[in-house]
Amino acid sequence: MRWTHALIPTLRETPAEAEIISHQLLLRAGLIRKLTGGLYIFLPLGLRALRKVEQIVREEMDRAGALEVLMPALQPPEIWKQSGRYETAQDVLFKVADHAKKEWVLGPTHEEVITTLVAGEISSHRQVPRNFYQIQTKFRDEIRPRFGLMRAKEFIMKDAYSFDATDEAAQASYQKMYEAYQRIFARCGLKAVPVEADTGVMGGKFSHEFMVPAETGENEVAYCDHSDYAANVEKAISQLPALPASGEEASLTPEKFATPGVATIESLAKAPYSVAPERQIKTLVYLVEGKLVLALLRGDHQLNETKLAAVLGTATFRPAEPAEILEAMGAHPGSLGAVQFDKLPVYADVALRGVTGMTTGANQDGFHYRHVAIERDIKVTRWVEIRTVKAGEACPRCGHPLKIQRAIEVGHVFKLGIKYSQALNAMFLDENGKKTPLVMGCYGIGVTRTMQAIIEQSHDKDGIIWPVSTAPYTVCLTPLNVAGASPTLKLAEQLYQELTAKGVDVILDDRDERPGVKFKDSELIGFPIRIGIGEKSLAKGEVEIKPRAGALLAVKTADAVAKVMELIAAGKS
RNA sequence: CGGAGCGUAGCUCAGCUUGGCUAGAGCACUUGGUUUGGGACCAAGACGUCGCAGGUUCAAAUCCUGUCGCUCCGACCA
Repeated sequence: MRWTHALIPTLRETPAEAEIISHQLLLRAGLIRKLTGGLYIFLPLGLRALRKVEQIVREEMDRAGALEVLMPALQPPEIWKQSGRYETAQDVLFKVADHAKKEWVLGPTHEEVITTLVAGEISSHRQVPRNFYQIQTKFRDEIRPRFGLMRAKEFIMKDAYSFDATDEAAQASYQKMYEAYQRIFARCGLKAVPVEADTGVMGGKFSHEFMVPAETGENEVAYCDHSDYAANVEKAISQLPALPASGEEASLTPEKFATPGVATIESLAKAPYSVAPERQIKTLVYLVEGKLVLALLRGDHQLNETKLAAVLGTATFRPAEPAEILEAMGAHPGSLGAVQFDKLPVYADVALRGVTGMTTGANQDGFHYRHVAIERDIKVTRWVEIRTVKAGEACPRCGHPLKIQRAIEVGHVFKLGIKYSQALNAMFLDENGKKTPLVMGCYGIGVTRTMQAIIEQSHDKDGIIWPVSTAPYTVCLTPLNVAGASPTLKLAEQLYQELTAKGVDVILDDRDERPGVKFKDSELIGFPIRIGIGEKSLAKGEVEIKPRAGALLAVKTADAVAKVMELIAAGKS
């Protein structure tokens, strides 16, 4: 490609709309342009980088034995009603109407479609395992699109779906995808770590997310440096030392005492009460599918709503309003407690199991109870794990302190089970002639998000630093004089031919621009290798080879191609 | 959906508080010239429904109301 034939609208200044560095660089390097919020145009260079990421994904999926298909983005709502997700996913589902006012949905994923296909085409245990994937535009009515390609209304996803006869076989399919994902992100030059993740309301046994550590990520990961434990904080657990004995006489029973104006853990922790937060029981009230429930936590712990959703088996809940709480409990938030309270179900966090000498609200404004022993004084409906881990708590595997790091989710692998195959009747006959639902897994990679994550993780003050594997062009030839039949341009064209013949993606910056402009643009876009051809070095029979992230090399003209091939090979390993 | 901010040239922004002559700057763009190894300089030029609609006023980019869009925080997020 000749630069003068391309469209590469680099920007010297940062557009006001971009907040995070990768988004700024996507715009400044002329890779994308915004059409409107959450919708982007891929310009030629951006598309080339995207295609390279896609191709890596495709090669590794093929290598793992998955079969590429292409499914419609436009889907009938009936199959969504059949799976139940017409309701549960309604917040993200785009819906459109045709000329006859019939409703359609734009697919946020394709479990329903692929399961419908498989229900019709696979009927024998001899036809499994099978794994189908596609790379396709997905639509999600995101409440708040942001950060460019990171969270958009429309984005490109690789989605794969495995079908197996048994749970064990499904496990093997899952493992294959897990390994393929590690290869994919490694080839993209990304540090992406698999972490245990919540399975959400989809059910299923377990899942892993592939996370790119980045301060701008929308997720938090708890991990341990000493073991291989890593989990999304929505899922993470830790070892917690038991509370030291309270030192109270076991015979002490709950005693009500006045606490005027005290409505927070912190204020009860101060004089004159001086009740340490860990010796308090926090009482939260949630409205779950129209019914109130209590959630109990130690005073120094935070509720984890994702875990609560998993425990409740529904995502349809919210904190109760003060008025709802007053009506049900007879007190305002800040004075709530579950002592001798049996009107509502009580879900207590396991960190509270067996604790004694606790203080909690008395369900009467301005009063608390002390000397509370939870198992004696509170009727716990269920003991559950609903606490959010904090940095510094002990790793569940090895006991070393956990760290917490923000991260970008670029992929997930998910063991689905039989939820969709049952709902959409994807059954097969096993060896005994018995009709059985297929066991499914699903596996996603945000392709556009992955492209941006590469930039977020690999840049410097001058611009993007593309790995060879995903760069829009691998080599940028930069003749410093392009006038007429200048020897620099001539040599550039010769090198262009030679490198292209060897299969290298080359762009030739044949613009009549000052060297500084060319260097800056080349570094902003982040081509892995720049070859500078100027009259000074040419007089010595040399060209300058500048790896984007390395030092400048003076190389004899005759050795230039070999040197470039060597650098590319090193970059690919 | 709640809170906050912003909409003026392709981009970055000034002007708005306190209404008033022809709406400005830098970058980018066009033409000519000088330059030519790290985002050049000089000269001339082109580019604007001041987001949109309504209102107040002799007069609105500026004040008021509504509306649309964008950004951030929160809520939300398979």
